Amino acid sequence: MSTRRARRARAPREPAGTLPVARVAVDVPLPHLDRPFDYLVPAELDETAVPGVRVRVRFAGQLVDGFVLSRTEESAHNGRLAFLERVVSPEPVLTAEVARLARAVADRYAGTLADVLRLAVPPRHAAAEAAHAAAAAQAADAGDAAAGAAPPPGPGDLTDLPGMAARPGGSGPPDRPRPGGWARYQAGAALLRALAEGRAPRAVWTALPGEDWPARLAEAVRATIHSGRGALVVVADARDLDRLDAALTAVLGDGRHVALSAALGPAERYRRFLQASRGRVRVVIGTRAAMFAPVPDLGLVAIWDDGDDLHAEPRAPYPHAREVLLTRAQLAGAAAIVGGYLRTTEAQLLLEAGWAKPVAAARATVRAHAPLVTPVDEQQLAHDPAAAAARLPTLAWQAAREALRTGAPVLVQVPRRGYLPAVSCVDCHAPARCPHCGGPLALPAARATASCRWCGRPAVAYACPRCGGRRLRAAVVGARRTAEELGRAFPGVPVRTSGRDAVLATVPDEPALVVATPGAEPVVDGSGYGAVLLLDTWALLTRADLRAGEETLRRWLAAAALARPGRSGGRVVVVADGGLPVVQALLRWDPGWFAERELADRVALGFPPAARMASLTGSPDAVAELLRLAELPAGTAVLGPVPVPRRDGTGDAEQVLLRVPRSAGSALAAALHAAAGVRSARKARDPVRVQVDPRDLW
DNA sequence: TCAATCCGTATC
DNA sequence: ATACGGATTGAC
Repeated sequence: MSTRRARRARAPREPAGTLPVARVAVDVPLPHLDRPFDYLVPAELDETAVPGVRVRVRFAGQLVDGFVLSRTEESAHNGRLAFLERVVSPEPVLTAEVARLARAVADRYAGTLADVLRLAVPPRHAAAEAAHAAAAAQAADAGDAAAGAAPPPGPGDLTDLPGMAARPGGSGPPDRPRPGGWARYQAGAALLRALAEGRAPRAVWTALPGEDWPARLAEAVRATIHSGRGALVVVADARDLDRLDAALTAVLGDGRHVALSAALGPAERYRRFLQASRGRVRVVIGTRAAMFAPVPDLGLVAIWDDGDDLHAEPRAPYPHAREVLLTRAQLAGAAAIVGGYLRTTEAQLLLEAGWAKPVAAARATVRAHAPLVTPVDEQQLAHDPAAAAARLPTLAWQAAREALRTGAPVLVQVPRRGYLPAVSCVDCHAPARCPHCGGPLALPAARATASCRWCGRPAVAYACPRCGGRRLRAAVVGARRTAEELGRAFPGVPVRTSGRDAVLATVPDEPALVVATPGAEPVVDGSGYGAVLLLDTWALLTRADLRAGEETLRRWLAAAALARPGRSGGRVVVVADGGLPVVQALLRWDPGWFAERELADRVALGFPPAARMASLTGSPDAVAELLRLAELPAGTAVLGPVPVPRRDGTGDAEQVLLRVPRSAGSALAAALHAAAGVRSARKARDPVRVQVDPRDLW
């Protein structure tokens, strides 16, 4: 302890001459402190303490981080104001638009602004900032920009985009972007026109099978920047991001956009973030880490495959990229595109509420592009012993053989091993079901006795009802084993696998068996797969999940969309009961019909997204206390409590589900936030996790 | 009547 | 965590 340093008198500080008060969002996790606090701006920080910069302030005796939200002449606070301690960096990293969005997202999810800001603004990386500042200064010297922080490029310098150049010798305005592949969709051309004209259309886009969706999104982005605005596109994983990145480079050229993802290191992530926040690029793409990216003059937000789980943020307050982007579109007056091969129930709700318009192809167009889909009974195993060993029904075997004969690759989709530890008969492969209730049997651990996932009874002395066999094995075999078995069924044909550890982006257009887990299906360089086999579907369909049907269809459509059209010989064989609605939706390639059905079911059952739900998880006492403190909206249904396993495995916690009509959603979130505030003010140690739209429900 | 101490609450 | 205000206590 250096007494000298501690005693050194601080130079007396003067408040700035104008706007001496800074409203600061302090980075403290406590819900009851989730509001701005006012500080005096010392004169020497007058220039740098602008809205959006990171600051350090003394808060309750501690130095904490914060963001300046605004500068004002006076404070409503009655007590004495403290001075800002310092400005961490002059970089205004929190734009007004993102600050507003973050507040709205915190409110929507009963979370704190500080939590959302931690998701929205990447940690500062001083070296990246300095390098970037140097580059900007250089650019300024070259007359490229007047200030260190470059202003967003105006629409004037976007005329050199491919497809937008003025005609040679012509003096007229630049060409309007062509609708391209969007013309195949009803309202598709209108969507692009609206984007190019600076309007804010909202679309639920149901992509055609075989669609080059990155190209379509790139066209939508190009139309948007043609109107002088920026665009933001979020995809689920790195592979989709790579494809979109390539498509944007093809359409916009180099250096017009940045890609943000969690996979980037801190320096690179911050560097790219700064390119957007400084307006040096106006197009940002990325995984959900990009959903809060500062895009200058935002004109379009888009999300591809919004049904993918990866769009749900696992950190508090657990926002979903689709909800964040739609809130953003609403607040910023931007256009929105929610796209995918599947139409999610949430997207269907946007349509039925009139918030968005469908962009989908006419039935005849869909039929022209869809592969021929055939369901087969799981029990019709091929007579060929090699095919039977690979669990291939006759029809699947024939379709694959025919596709290979014509020189096309074949895609085989199998669920991930361990995805669901369901079991089946070793001898006849029939799925093993509980003799008491018909529920699926599962192996809780290797070498354990199989037991029912529904009623919990152990399946002692199990006998297969079909063949009398007494031995069980894991029904989900995994991609590698499937690949080995298929290799024996089709001797001489190369087998490639694509799964969690090694994902193939593309495969050549030549005869091969491509075994992939859902989400890892490679795209064919060329015309598409000759056949797509969807195996082990029982594992997907029997998930106890509210969204099992929708998720199954999403995975099937993603794989089947990679097949050639039926008129070019493209076949899809799905091993499932053709009478199931999910299978029907695939056969008819009608995701809209399925979404309508699903939403109607959810309305009838009072499940999300028709209702708004929240979960409270914690120790029984803590959950009960929070419930007692919360002034829940009238008519809130309280379900539970039920015991749930703790995430750290230390015994059970308790969970309560709350359900309200959608119209009471914000009131529910506000009540939970307020109650959590009372608890944190009382220094309640025992935490309760509050989750709006909890993912484990889906 | 006043200072020392305790406790609850706000945190600018 | 720390600072502050109001209540409480105990000595004169």
